[in-house]
Amino acid sequence: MADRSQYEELARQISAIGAVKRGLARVLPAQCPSGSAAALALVGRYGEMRMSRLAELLAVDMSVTSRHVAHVVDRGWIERSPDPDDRRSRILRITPAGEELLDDMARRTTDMFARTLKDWTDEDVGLLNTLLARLRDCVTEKEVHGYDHTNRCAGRPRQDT
Amino acid sequence: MADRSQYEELARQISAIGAVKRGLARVLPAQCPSGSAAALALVGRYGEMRMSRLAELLAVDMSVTSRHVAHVVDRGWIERSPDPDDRRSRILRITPAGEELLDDMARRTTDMFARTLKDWTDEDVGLLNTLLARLRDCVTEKEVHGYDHTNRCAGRPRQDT
DNA sequence: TATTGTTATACTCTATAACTATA
DNA sequence: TATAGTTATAGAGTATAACAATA
Repeated sequence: MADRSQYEELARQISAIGAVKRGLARVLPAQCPSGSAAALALVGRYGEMRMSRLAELLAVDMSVTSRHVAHVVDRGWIERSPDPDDRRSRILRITPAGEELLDDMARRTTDMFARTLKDWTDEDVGLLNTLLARLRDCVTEKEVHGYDHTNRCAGRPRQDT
Repeated sequence: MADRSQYEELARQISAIGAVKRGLARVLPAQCPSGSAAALALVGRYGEMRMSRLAELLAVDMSVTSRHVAHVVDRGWIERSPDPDDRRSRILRITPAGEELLDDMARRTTDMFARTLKDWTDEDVGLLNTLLARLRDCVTEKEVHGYDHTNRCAGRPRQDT
């Protein structure tokens, strides 16, 4: 358990991370705002999935997911077909045009980071990724399932100090 | 310099951190939305400052800062007095009521983290804080001072294409 | 002329609630 | 009845631009 002042600092860091997020959004093409880009990236990377799964990965409400998906479907980057196993559901799949756009966006964002994080090592970036994944997992698990999940935080096997 | 796939992963982590941010926002009192809370916290912890300094610490445009500050000033949590040294500027200072609210909010957010990050060590949290501060610093420095502005078309927030 | 700060406007992201269709 | 997904609506956060006052 960390000191309270560390938690206060973490709250400030989280609330200030928006600046980085906006830096990332600025390098995206105008036709694909960051919410749509996130949806496209997840469908592109994890493969075909249903709306509910995507909403879970995006960590937003399904109504929000629905809007983002509608945007990318309208532009032909994702294909939304009925699920034969459950006709209430729809299967999302990236299209060739979507793959092309996704590659382009990945190139832009990695270029941005390669430029701005020039002096970070691979380990630095990897560590930050791990900690962020673990943070999100802990906070969202707690929100959903209530109170005692002390041993469920993912991201890496804990080493007892 | 890190591997490109690490950068792609970082982009996804950053875009998903909103879930944590919203978890934080949910524990705040309804009268004080997260933008105002951030402004109050910075003035409360760093002491009196001018609008421009607060905008820098918040990492948002001064117009946005102005709105958040107006909100907290209206509610008597921050006092906004003219700067005798430069009458264009205004000095922000937290009020006793603001201190009280800030203490309450700090208690709520640290309680939330103490509950959800129960198995994180002080070093874990400290390391994440350090990496986040460094990340923000690198990204925002580049935006302002960096050499490559080819993607920063003036007057337009995004690239086309 | 340049800088500090405010206001008007517009856009993105988000959740809640009401709704449709299917299980 | 319950669940998957859509749409309407409302609220928060943000940036740009036009503006006022002062340096």
